[in-house]
Amino acid sequence: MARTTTTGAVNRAPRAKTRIQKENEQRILLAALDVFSQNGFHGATLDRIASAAHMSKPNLLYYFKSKEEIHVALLTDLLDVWLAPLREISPDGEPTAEIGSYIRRKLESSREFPRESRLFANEILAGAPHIGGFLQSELKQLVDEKAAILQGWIDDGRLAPCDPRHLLFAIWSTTQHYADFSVQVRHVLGLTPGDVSYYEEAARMLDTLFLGRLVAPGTRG
Amino acid sequence: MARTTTTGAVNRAPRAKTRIQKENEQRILLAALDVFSQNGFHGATLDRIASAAHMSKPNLLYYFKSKEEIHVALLTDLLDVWLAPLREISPDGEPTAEIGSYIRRKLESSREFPRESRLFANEILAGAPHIGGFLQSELKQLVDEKAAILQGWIDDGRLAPCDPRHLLFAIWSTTQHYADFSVQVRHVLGLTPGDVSYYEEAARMLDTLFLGRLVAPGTRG
DNA sequence: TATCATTTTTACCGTTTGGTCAAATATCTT
DNA sequence: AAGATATTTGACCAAACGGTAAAAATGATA
Repeated sequence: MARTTTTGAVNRAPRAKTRIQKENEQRILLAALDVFSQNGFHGATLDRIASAAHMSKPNLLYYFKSKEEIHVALLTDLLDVWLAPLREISPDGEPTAEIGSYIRRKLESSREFPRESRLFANEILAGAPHIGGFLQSELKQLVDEKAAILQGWIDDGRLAPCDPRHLLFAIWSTTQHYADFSVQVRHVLGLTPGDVSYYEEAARMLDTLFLGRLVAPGTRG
Repeated sequence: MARTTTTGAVNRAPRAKTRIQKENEQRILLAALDVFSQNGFHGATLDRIASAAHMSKPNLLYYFKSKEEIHVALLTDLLDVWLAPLREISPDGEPTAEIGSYIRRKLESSREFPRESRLFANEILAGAPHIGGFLQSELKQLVDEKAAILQGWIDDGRLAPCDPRHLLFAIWSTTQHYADFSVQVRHVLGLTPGDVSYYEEAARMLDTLFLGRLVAPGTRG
Protein backbone atom coordinates (compact mmCIF):
# COMPACT_ATOMS: atom_id res chain seq x y z
CA MET A 1 0.00 0.00 0.00
CA ALA A 2 2.10 2.92 -1.23
CA ARG A 3 1.25 6.06 0.67
CA THR A 4 1.51 9.01 -1.70
CA THR A 5 2.38 12.54 -0.68
CA THR A 6 1.66 15.82 -2.35
CA THR A 7 5.11 15.76 -3.90
CA GLY A 8 4.40 12.46 -5.54
CA ALA A 9 7.01 10.45 -3.66
CA VAL A 10 6.06 6.98 -2.55
CA ASN A 11 6.42 4.82 0.55
CA ARG A 12 8.03 6.16 3.72
CA ALA A 13 8.36 9.50 2.05
CA PRO A 14 8.41 12.30 4.64
CA ARG A 15 5.27 14.30 5.05
CA ALA A 16 5.11 17.64 3.31
CA LYS A 17 6.27 20.44 5.54
CA THR A 18 3.64 22.34 7.42
CA ARG A 19 3.49 26.11 7.65
CA ILE A 20 4.73 26.06 11.25
CA GLN A 21 7.52 23.70 10.36
CA LYS A 22 8.79 25.93 7.58
CA GLU A 23 8.56 29.02 9.75
CA ASN A 24 10.33 27.50 12.72
CA GLU A 25 13.10 25.87 10.70
CA GLN A 26 13.81 29.26 9.20
CA ARG A 27 13.74 30.90 12.60
CA ILE A 28 16.20 28.34 13.92
CA LEU A 29 18.58 28.63 11.00
CA LEU A 30 18.62 32.39 11.25
CA ALA A 31 19.31 32.28 14.97
CA ALA A 32 21.92 29.57 14.52
CA LEU A 33 23.71 31.61 11.87
CA ASP A 34 24.13 34.40 14.38
CA VAL A 35 25.37 32.16 17.15
CA PHE A 36 27.62 29.88 15.07
CA SER A 37 29.25 32.73 13.15
CA GLN A 38 30.04 34.60 16.35
CA ASN A 39 31.29 31.72 18.46
CA GLY A 40 32.22 28.90 16.13
CA PHE A 41 30.75 25.41 16.30
CA HIS A 42 32.06 24.53 19.74
CA GLY A 43 31.41 27.99 21.17
CA ALA A 44 27.77 27.82 20.17
CA THR A 45 25.32 26.15 22.53
CA LEU A 46 21.88 24.82 21.84
CA ASP A 47 20.52 26.93 24.67
CA ARG A 48 21.78 30.11 23.05
CA ILE A 49 20.50 29.16 19.63
CA ALA A 50 17.14 28.22 21.11
CA SER A 51 17.04 31.45 23.06
CA ALA A 52 17.95 33.49 19.98
CA ALA A 53 15.16 31.71 18.11
CA HIS A 54 12.70 32.46 20.96
CA MET A 55 12.13 28.77 21.45
CA SER A 56 12.75 26.13 24.08
CA LYS A 57 15.64 23.75 23.57
CA PRO A 58 13.53 20.60 23.33
CA ASN A 59 11.35 22.35 20.79
CA LEU A 60 14.40 23.25 18.75
CA LEU A 61 15.47 19.62 18.84
CA TYR A 62 12.07 18.67 17.55
CA TYR A 63 13.01 20.30 14.25
CA PHE A 64 16.69 19.40 14.13
CA LYS A 65 17.89 16.15 15.66
CA SER A 66 21.22 17.53 16.81
CA LYS A 67 23.46 20.56 16.97
CA GLU A 68 25.50 19.16 14.13
CA GLU A 69 22.44 18.81 11.94
CA ILE A 70 21.77 22.53 12.29
CA HIS A 71 25.36 23.28 11.46
CA VAL A 72 25.37 21.09 8.38
CA ALA A 73 22.07 22.58 7.21
CA LEU A 74 23.56 26.06 7.45
CA LEU A 75 26.71 25.07 5.60
CA THR A 76 24.77 23.34 2.87
CA ASP A 77 22.65 26.40 2.27
CA LEU A 78 25.81 28.44 2.26
CA LEU A 79 27.62 26.57 -0.46
CA ASP A 80 25.31 27.71 -3.22
CA VAL A 81 25.80 31.33 -2.21
CA TRP A 82 29.50 30.71 -2.08
CA LEU A 83 29.73 29.30 -5.60
CA ALA A 84 27.31 31.71 -7.27
CA PRO A 85 29.74 34.54 -8.02
CA LEU A 86 32.30 32.16 -9.47
CA ARG A 87 29.80 30.44 -11.74
CA GLU A 88 29.14 33.68 -13.54
CA ILE A 89 32.63 34.04 -14.97
CA SER A 90 32.25 33.67 -18.72
CA PRO A 91 34.87 32.76 -21.28
CA ASP A 92 33.26 35.13 -23.77
CA GLY A 93 33.83 38.34 -21.85
CA GLU A 94 36.88 40.55 -21.65
CA PRO A 95 39.35 39.41 -18.96
CA THR A 96 39.32 42.81 -17.30
CA ALA A 97 35.56 43.03 -17.20
CA GLU A 98 35.06 39.43 -16.08
CA ILE A 99 37.65 39.54 -13.31
CA GLY A 100 36.56 43.00 -12.24
CA SER A 101 32.94 42.08 -11.91
CA TYR A 102 33.81 38.81 -10.18
CA ILE A 103 35.74 40.78 -7.58
CA ARG A 104 32.84 43.15 -7.19
CA ARG A 105 30.43 40.27 -6.71
CA LYS A 106 32.65 38.64 -4.11
CA LEU A 107 33.15 41.90 -2.26
CA GLU A 108 29.45 42.57 -2.32
CA SER A 109 28.90 39.07 -0.99
CA SER A 110 31.23 39.83 1.92
CA ARG A 111 29.37 43.00 2.72
CA GLU A 112 25.98 41.43 2.44
CA PHE A 113 26.68 38.10 4.10
CA PRO A 114 29.45 38.60 6.65
CA ARG A 115 28.01 36.01 9.00
CA GLU A 116 27.91 33.41 6.29
CA SER A 117 31.49 34.25 5.40
CA ARG A 118 32.63 33.83 8.99
CA LEU A 119 30.72 30.58 9.28
CA PHE A 120 32.59 29.32 6.24
CA ALA A 121 35.91 30.60 7.55
CA ASN A 122 35.36 28.87 10.88
CA GLU A 123 34.62 25.61 9.09
CA ILE A 124 37.76 25.81 6.96
CA LEU A 125 39.93 26.82 9.90
CA ALA A 126 38.70 23.78 11.76
CA GLY A 127 39.87 21.60 8.88
CA ALA A 128 36.61 21.50 6.93
CA PRO A 129 35.24 18.45 8.79
CA HIS A 130 31.78 18.82 7.26
CA ILE A 131 32.44 20.20 3.79
CA GLY A 132 35.68 18.49 2.87
CA GLY A 133 33.83 16.49 0.28
CA PHE A 134 32.33 19.59 -1.26
CA LEU A 135 35.76 21.21 -1.53
CA GLN A 136 37.23 18.16 -3.23
CA SER A 137 34.38 17.62 -5.66
CA GLU A 138 32.04 20.51 -6.55
CA LEU A 139 34.42 23.32 -5.71
CA LYS A 140 37.47 21.71 -7.28
CA GLN A 141 35.52 20.92 -10.43
CA LEU A 142 34.22 24.45 -10.77
CA VAL A 143 37.65 25.91 -10.09
CA ASP A 144 39.17 23.64 -12.71
CA GLU A 145 36.59 24.81 -15.19
CA LYS A 146 37.08 28.49 -14.48
CA ALA A 147 40.85 28.16 -14.24
CA ALA A 148 40.79 26.83 -17.79
CA ILE A 149 39.06 30.01 -18.90
CA LEU A 150 41.67 32.15 -17.20
CA GLN A 151 44.42 30.02 -18.71
CA GLY A 152 42.91 30.65 -22.12
CA TRP A 153 43.21 34.38 -21.56
CA ILE A 154 46.81 33.93 -20.47
CA ASP A 155 47.55 31.96 -23.61
CA ASP A 156 45.98 34.75 -25.64
CA GLY A 157 48.24 37.26 -23.93
CA ARG A 158 45.31 39.06 -22.39
CA LEU A 159 46.26 38.12 -18.83
CA ALA A 160 49.66 38.05 -17.17
CA PRO A 161 51.17 34.58 -16.89
CA CYS A 162 50.24 33.21 -13.50
CA ASP A 163 48.64 30.18 -11.93
CA PRO A 164 44.89 30.80 -12.42
CA ARG A 165 44.00 28.89 -9.26
CA HIS A 166 46.25 31.08 -7.18
CA LEU A 167 44.72 34.12 -8.79
CA LEU A 168 41.37 32.88 -7.52
CA PHE A 169 42.86 32.30 -4.07
CA ALA A 170 44.02 35.92 -4.06
CA ILE A 171 40.56 37.16 -4.98
CA TRP A 172 38.90 34.97 -2.37
CA SER A 173 41.26 36.00 0.41
CA THR A 174 41.23 39.73 -0.24
CA THR A 175 37.47 39.99 -0.57
CA GLN A 176 36.57 37.66 2.30
CA HIS A 177 39.09 39.39 4.51
CA TYR A 178 36.73 42.33 4.85
CA ALA A 179 34.05 40.09 6.34
CA ASP A 180 36.15 37.62 8.32
CA PHE A 181 38.65 40.10 9.76
CA SER A 182 36.28 43.06 9.95
CA VAL A 183 37.11 43.62 13.60
CA GLN A 184 40.77 44.07 12.80
CA VAL A 185 39.99 46.25 9.79
CA ARG A 186 37.87 48.53 11.91
CA HIS A 187 40.37 48.73 14.74
CA VAL A 188 43.22 49.60 12.38
CA LEU A 189 41.15 52.20 10.57
CA GLY A 190 39.82 53.61 13.83
CA LEU A 191 36.19 52.97 13.02
CA THR A 192 33.33 52.23 15.39
CA PRO A 193 32.05 48.63 15.82
CA GLY A 194 29.19 48.67 13.34
CA ASP A 195 30.83 50.81 10.69
CA VAL A 196 31.27 49.16 7.29
CA SER A 197 32.12 52.29 5.34
CA TYR A 198 35.49 50.85 4.38
CA TYR A 199 33.99 48.79 1.58
CA GLU A 200 34.16 51.67 -0.87
CA GLU A 201 37.87 52.13 -0.41
CA ALA A 202 38.31 48.37 -0.45
CA ALA A 203 36.68 48.19 -3.85
CA ARG A 204 39.06 50.83 -5.19
CA MET A 205 42.05 49.04 -3.72
CA LEU A 206 41.17 45.70 -5.24
CA ASP A 207 40.50 47.38 -8.55
CA THR A 208 43.95 48.91 -8.50
CA LEU A 209 45.52 45.70 -7.33
CA PHE A 210 43.96 43.28 -9.76
CA LEU A 211 43.27 45.45 -12.76
CA GLY A 212 45.84 48.21 -12.60
CA ARG A 213 49.55 48.35 -12.13
CA LEU A 214 50.39 48.79 -8.46
CA VAL A 215 54.06 49.69 -8.33
CA ALA A 216 55.78 51.98 -10.78
CA PRO A 217 57.53 50.23 -13.65
CA GLY A 218 61.22 50.21 -14.45
CA THR A 219 62.71 49.63 -11.05
CA ARG A 220 62.81 45.84 -11.06
CA GLY A 221 65.31 43.19 -12.16
CA MET B 1 61.25 42.79 55.74
CA ALA B 2 61.64 43.13 52.01
CA ARG B 3 62.31 39.77 50.41
CA THR B 4 64.69 40.18 47.50
CA THR B 5 64.84 37.90 44.48
CA THR B 6 67.60 37.24 42.02
CA THR B 7 66.02 39.71 39.62
CA GLY B 8 66.36 42.48 42.16
CA ALA B 9 62.65 43.05 42.60
CA VAL B 10 61.41 43.71 46.10
CA ASN B 11 58.46 42.61 48.20
CA ARG B 12 56.05 39.98 46.96
CA ALA B 13 58.11 39.55 43.84
CA PRO B 14 57.60 36.07 42.36
CA ARG B 15 60.34 33.55 42.80
CA ALA B 16 62.68 33.03 39.89
CA LYS B 17 61.49 30.25 37.60
CA THR B 18 62.92 26.83 38.18
CA ARG B 19 64.23 24.56 35.48
CA ILE B 20 61.18 22.31 35.67
CA GLN B 21 58.85 25.29 35.62
CA LYS B 22 60.40 26.68 32.45
CA GLU B 23 60.37 23.28 30.77
CA ASN B 24 56.77 22.50 31.64
CA GLU B 25 55.42 25.91 30.75
CA GLN B 26 57.02 25.51 27.34
CA ARG B 27 55.60 22.00 26.99
CA ILE B 28 52.15 23.29 27.85
CA LEU B 29 52.28 26.24 25.46
CA LEU B 30 53.46 24.02 22.63
CA ALA B 31 50.68 21.52 23.26
CA ALA B 32 48.11 24.28 23.67
CA LEU B 33 49.14 25.84 20.38
CA ASP B 34 48.32 22.57 18.67
CA VAL B 35 44.97 22.17 20.35
CA PHE B 36 43.81 25.78 20.22
CA SER B 37 44.80 26.29 16.59
CA GLN B 38 42.96 23.16 15.52
CA ASN B 39 39.79 23.59 17.54
CA GLY B 40 39.53 27.23 18.55
CA PHE B 41 39.22 28.42 22.13
CA HIS B 42 35.91 26.76 22.89
CA GLY B 43 36.75 23.58 21.01
CA ALA B 44 39.91 23.11 23.03
CA THR B 45 39.64 21.31 26.36
CA LEU B 46 42.06 21.29 29.26
CA ASP B 47 42.09 17.51 29.15
CA ARG B 48 43.28 17.51 25.55
CA ILE B 49 45.92 20.13 26.16
CA ALA B 50 47.12 18.26 29.23
CA SER B 51 47.13 15.00 27.30
CA ALA B 52 49.06 16.59 24.43
CA ALA B 53 51.57 17.91 26.94
CA HIS B 54 51.87 14.44 28.55
CA MET B 55 50.65 15.84 31.81
CA SER B 56 47.72 15.52 34.19
CA LYS B 57 45.10 18.25 34.13
CA PRO B 58 45.68 19.38 37.72
CA ASN B 59 49.38 19.51 37.06
CA LEU B 60 48.75 21.72 34.05
CA LEU B 61 46.63 23.99 36.20
CA TYR B 62 49.53 24.23 38.63
CA TYR B 63 51.40 26.18 35.97
CA PHE B 64 48.53 28.14 34.46
CA LYS B 65 45.63 29.18 36.62
CA SER B 66 43.01 28.80 33.93
CA LYS B 67 42.36 27.86 30.32
CA GLU B 68 42.11 31.51 29.44
CA GLU B 69 45.50 32.24 30.94
CA ILE B 70 47.10 29.72 28.59
CA HIS B 71 45.27 31.25 25.65
CA VAL B 72 46.33 34.78 26.52
CA ALA B 73 49.93 33.65 27.03
CA LEU B 74 49.93 32.12 23.55
CA LEU B 75 48.42 35.20 21.94
CA THR B 76 50.84 37.53 23.70
CA ASP B 77 53.80 35.53 22.45
CA LEU B 78 52.26 35.59 19.02
CA LEU B 79 51.90 39.32 18.64
CA ASP B 80 55.62 39.97 18.42
CA VAL B 81 55.96 37.40 15.66
CA TRP B 82 52.99 38.96 13.94
CA LEU B 83 54.41 42.49 13.94
CA ALA B 84 58.01 41.60 13.11
CA PRO B 85 57.70 41.48 9.30
CA LEU B 86 55.88 44.80 9.20
CA ARG B 87 58.43 46.56 11.40
CA GLU B 88 61.13 45.92 8.86
CA ILE B 89 59.60 48.06 6.13
CA SER B 90 61.97 50.97 5.64
CA PRO B 91 61.28 54.36 4.08
CA ASP B 92 64.78 54.39 2.58
CA GLY B 93 64.34 51.37 0.32
CA GLU B 94 62.82 51.12 -3.13
CA PRO B 95 59.03 50.58 -3.02
CA THR B 96 59.28 47.46 -5.14
CA ALA B 97 62.02 45.93 -3.05
CA GLU B 98 60.42 46.84 0.27
CA ILE B 99 56.96 45.62 -0.62
CA GLY B 100 58.34 42.55 -2.31
CA SER B 101 60.42 41.48 0.65
CA TYR B 102 57.59 42.25 3.04
CA ILE B 103 55.35 39.91 1.10
CA ARG B 104 58.07 37.29 1.13
CA ARG B 105 58.49 37.62 4.90
CA LYS B 106 54.75 37.35 5.50
CA LEU B 107 54.45 34.34 3.22
CA GLU B 108 57.40 32.69 4.88
CA SER B 109 55.76 33.39 8.22
CA SER B 110 52.61 31.61 7.03
CA ARG B 111 54.61 28.58 5.94
CA GLU B 112 56.67 28.43 9.09
CA PHE B 113 53.98 29.26 11.64
CA PRO B 114 50.64 28.06 10.27
CA ARG B 115 49.35 27.16 13.72
CA GLU B 116 50.11 30.60 15.05
CA SER B 117 48.37 32.10 12.04
CA ARG B 118 45.26 30.00 12.64
CA LEU B 119 45.30 30.88 16.33
CA PHE B 120 45.31 34.53 15.37
CA ALA B 121 42.60 34.03 12.77
CA ASN B 122 40.40 32.26 15.30
CA GLU B 123 40.83 35.11 17.74
CA ILE B 124 39.92 37.75 15.15
CA LEU B 125 36.96 35.74 13.88
CA ALA B 126 35.66 35.53 17.43
CA GLY B 127 35.75 39.33 17.61
CA ALA B 128 39.23 39.68 19.12
CA PRO B 129 38.01 39.45 22.73
CA HIS B 130 41.55 39.16 24.10
CA ILE B 131 43.63 41.29 21.76
CA GLY B 132 41.23 44.07 20.88
CA GLY B 133 43.42 46.47 22.82
CA PHE B 134 46.50 45.41 20.91
CA LEU B 135 44.77 45.96 17.59
CA GLN B 136 43.65 49.44 18.58
CA SER B 137 46.95 50.55 20.04
CA GLU B 138 50.18 48.83 19.00
CA LEU B 139 48.97 47.51 15.66
CA LYS B 140 47.14 50.67 14.66
CA GLN B 141 50.14 52.79 15.60
CA LEU B 142 52.53 50.65 13.59
CA VAL B 143 50.18 50.58 10.62
CA ASP B 144 49.82 54.35 10.76
CA GLU B 145 53.58 54.68 10.74
CA LYS B 146 54.12 52.32 7.83
CA ALA B 147 51.13 53.66 5.92
CA ALA B 148 52.83 57.06 6.03
CA ILE B 149 55.85 55.54 4.34
CA LEU B 150 53.71 54.03 1.60
CA GLN B 151 51.87 57.32 1.20
CA GLY B 152 55.22 59.01 0.73
CA TRP B 153 55.99 56.66 -2.13
CA ILE B 154 52.60 57.37 -3.64
CA ASP B 155 53.22 61.11 -3.42
CA ASP B 156 56.56 60.57 -5.14
CA GLY B 157 54.81 58.73 -7.94
CA ARG B 158 56.66 55.51 -7.17
CA LEU B 159 53.51 53.66 -6.07
CA ALA B 160 50.05 53.65 -7.60
CA PRO B 161 47.56 55.87 -5.80
CA CYS B 162 45.71 53.71 -3.30
CA ASP B 163 44.86 53.60 0.36
CA PRO B 164 48.06 52.28 1.99
CA ARG B 165 46.16 50.61 4.79
CA HIS B 166 44.07 48.64 2.35
CA LEU B 167 47.22 47.65 0.53
CA LEU B 168 48.45 46.18 3.80
CA PHE B 169 45.11 44.41 4.24
CA ALA B 170 45.56 42.86 0.82
CA ILE B 171 49.04 41.65 1.69
CA TRP B 172 47.90 40.25 5.02
CA SER B 173 44.94 38.44 3.59
CA THR B 174 46.67 36.88 0.60
CA THR B 175 49.66 35.65 2.55
CA GLN B 176 47.78 34.41 5.61
CA HIS B 177 45.25 32.69 3.40
CA TYR B 178 47.80 29.98 2.65
CA ALA B 179 48.05 29.14 6.34
CA ASP B 180 44.47 29.72 7.49
CA PHE B 181 42.72 28.17 4.49
CA SER B 182 45.37 25.57 3.71
CA VAL B 183 42.81 22.79 3.75
CA GLN B 184 40.81 24.46 1.01
CA VAL B 185 43.93 25.27 -0.98
CA ARG B 186 45.01 21.67 -0.88
CA HIS B 187 41.61 20.29 -1.77
CA VAL B 188 41.26 22.63 -4.75
CA LEU B 189 44.76 21.86 -5.96
CA GLY B 190 44.27 18.13 -5.39
CA LEU B 191 47.16 17.79 -2.95
CA THR B 192 47.56 15.39 -0.07
CA PRO B 193 46.94 16.57 3.52
CA GLY B 194 50.48 17.41 4.56
CA ASP B 195 51.65 18.85 1.26
CA VAL B 196 52.76 22.49 1.36
CA SER B 197 54.41 22.57 -2.05
CA TYR B 198 52.04 25.28 -3.21
CA TYR B 199 54.04 28.00 -1.48
CA GLU B 200 56.40 28.35 -4.44
CA GLU B 201 53.62 29.06 -6.87
CA ALA B 202 51.97 31.28 -4.28
CA ALA B 203 55.10 33.42 -4.07
CA ARG B 204 55.11 33.82 -7.87
CA MET B 205 51.44 34.75 -7.88
CA LEU B 206 51.80 37.41 -5.22
CA ASP B 207 54.85 38.76 -7.00
CA THR B 208 52.87 39.13 -10.20
CA LEU B 209 49.90 40.56 -8.38
CA PHE B 210 51.61 43.18 -6.24
CA LEU B 211 54.68 44.01 -8.28
CA GLY B 212 53.72 43.30 -11.87
CA ARG B 213 50.80 44.18 -14.04
CA LEU B 214 48.16 41.47 -13.89
CA VAL B 215 45.76 42.20 -16.73
CA ALA B 216 46.77 43.41 -20.14
CA PRO B 217 46.51 47.17 -20.62
CA GLY B 218 44.33 49.08 -23.05
CA THR B 219 41.03 47.32 -22.60
CA ARG B 220 39.58 49.43 -19.80
CA GLY B 221 37.50 52.61 -19.61
C1' DT C 1 70.79 12.93 55.41
C1' DA C 2 67.42 16.00 57.22
C1' DT C 3 64.70 19.80 55.81
C1' DC C 4 62.12 22.54 53.09
C1' DA C 5 59.97 23.98 48.79
C1' DT C 6 58.42 22.36 44.56
C1' DT C 7 56.00 19.27 41.74
C1' DT C 8 52.67 15.58 40.80
C1' DT C 9 48.76 12.78 41.65
C1' DT C 10 44.27 11.09 43.30
C1' DA C 11 39.87 12.01 44.30
C1' DC C 12 36.49 15.07 43.88
C1' DC C 13 33.00 19.17 42.94
C1' DG C 14 29.59 22.24 40.83
C1' DT C 15 28.16 23.66 36.39
C1' DT C 16 27.22 23.36 31.68
C1' DT C 17 26.35 20.71 27.82
C1' DG C 18 23.86 17.96 24.23
C1' DG C 19 20.10 15.34 24.27
C1' DT C 20 15.71 12.41 25.93
C1' DC C 21 11.00 11.47 27.44
C1' DA C 22 6.37 11.64 28.42
C1' DA C 23 2.85 14.53 29.14
C1' DA C 24 0.35 18.68 27.84
C1' DT C 25 -1.24 21.79 24.38
C1' DA C 26 -2.31 23.59 20.01
C1' DT C 27 -3.61 22.90 15.17
C1' DC C 28 -5.67 20.70 11.35
C1' DT C 29 -9.11 17.76 9.12
C1' DT C 30 -13.50 15.68 8.74
C1' DA D 1 -17.31 18.87 17.79
C1' DA D 2 -14.29 14.91 17.61
C1' DG D 3 -10.37 12.61 16.47
C1' DA D 4 -5.92 12.60 14.66
C1' DT D 5 -1.77 14.87 14.11
C1' DA D 6 1.59 18.27 14.97
C1' DT D 7 3.79 21.18 18.30
C1' DT D 8 5.44 22.69 22.80
C1' DT D 9 6.86 22.18 27.40
C1' DG D 10 8.97 20.88 31.99
C1' DA D 11 11.52 17.55 34.21
C1' DC D 12 15.25 15.05 33.73
C1' DC D 13 19.93 12.56 32.55
C1' DA D 14 24.66 11.09 31.61
C1' DA D 15 28.81 12.88 30.08
C1' DA D 16 32.12 16.41 29.68
C1' DC D 17 33.69 20.51 31.32
C1' DG D 18 36.80 23.87 34.08
C1' DG D 19 38.58 23.87 38.28
C1' DT D 20 39.84 22.62 43.56
C1' DA D 21 41.86 20.39 47.84
C1' DA D 22 44.96 17.85 50.03
C1' DA D 23 48.05 14.39 50.30
C1' DA D 24 51.96 12.04 48.20
C1' DA D 25 56.21 12.19 45.73
C1' DT D 26 60.08 14.43 44.02
C1' DG D 27 63.72 17.75 43.82
C1' DA D 28 66.87 21.15 45.75
C1' DT D 29 69.73 22.64 49.60
C1' DA D 30 72.38 22.91 53.65
